[in-house]
Amino acid sequence: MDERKRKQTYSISDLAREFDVTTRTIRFYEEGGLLQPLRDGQTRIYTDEDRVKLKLILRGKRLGFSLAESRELIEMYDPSEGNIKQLNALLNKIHQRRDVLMQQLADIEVMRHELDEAEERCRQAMQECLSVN
Amino acid sequence: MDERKRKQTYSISDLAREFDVTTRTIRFYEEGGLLQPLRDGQTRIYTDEDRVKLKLILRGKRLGFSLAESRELIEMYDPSEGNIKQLNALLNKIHQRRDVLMQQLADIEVMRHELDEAEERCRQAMQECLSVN
DNA sequence: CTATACGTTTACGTTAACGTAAAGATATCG
DNA sequence: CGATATCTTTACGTTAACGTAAACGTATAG
Repeated sequence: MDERKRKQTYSISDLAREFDVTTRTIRFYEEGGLLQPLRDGQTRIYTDEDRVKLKLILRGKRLGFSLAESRELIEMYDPSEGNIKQLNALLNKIHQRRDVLMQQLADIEVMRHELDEAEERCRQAMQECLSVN
Repeated sequence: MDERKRKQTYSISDLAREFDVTTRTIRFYEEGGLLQPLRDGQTRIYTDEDRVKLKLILRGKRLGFSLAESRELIEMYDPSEGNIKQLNALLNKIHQRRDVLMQQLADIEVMRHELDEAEERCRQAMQECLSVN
């Protein structure tokens, strides 16, 4: 096994700075069971794995997922201890998720097109406005 | 002018049914100034224009926009009474919005890829599970 | 006539996702 | 030693986006 994997760790404010969230937010995610950092006495110690999880949570957030949903997403990445029923449930969730994503893609395409049109109307209105004066 | 444009109208529950929201939701949007239906006595009457606006609001919602943001989007579609400064502000908002959309597109692409991988891992885990029994 | 369906206003309740403040431990710098 | 920075827990506050319930008109079908 390649032991050059740097076992880097982070403080709570390291992560807060990197991802531009407050420490309160990170602790809140821990309350919800989304993160389980190590401890050095009282102080929280975050591993690279925790960092990845936080990244996942924030990406989910940008896509409009709730924390509960993000937790599900995170759990998808480690289906090691599951029985077949749980795995089937997971597959269903994955498919549902994909449907939502496809809907969002379609929405975004439509909206982008309409934003282009809105911009064009804006420009034209400005032209008219200028040529009047 | 072509007068075959049907001036169709809708009741509040017509729209509620069509878009699968409650009437409370539609009235709430009106409270926020997002819709301004006509009235027949007490009863609200919705035009095709109102219907389009509602559609915009709900699409915005699917994309994670707040109602305040959706209101801005709606206002983009009628920049008739604006002066040049307002139009410039509008253009800026449009560009901001587009940036967010591009970020969402990138997020979705990444996530779709990861969902594919998660599904694959799921399937393999199920295979192993089955071949053991 | 009355029951049923649909509309209205008013108003308090709820949930998620944090914000904010208080009060204290620990460590390091000068 | 005191100031400053960074961490902690505890706990109440806040905002958005509705839900839910009460109490009341209106009209139409049986």
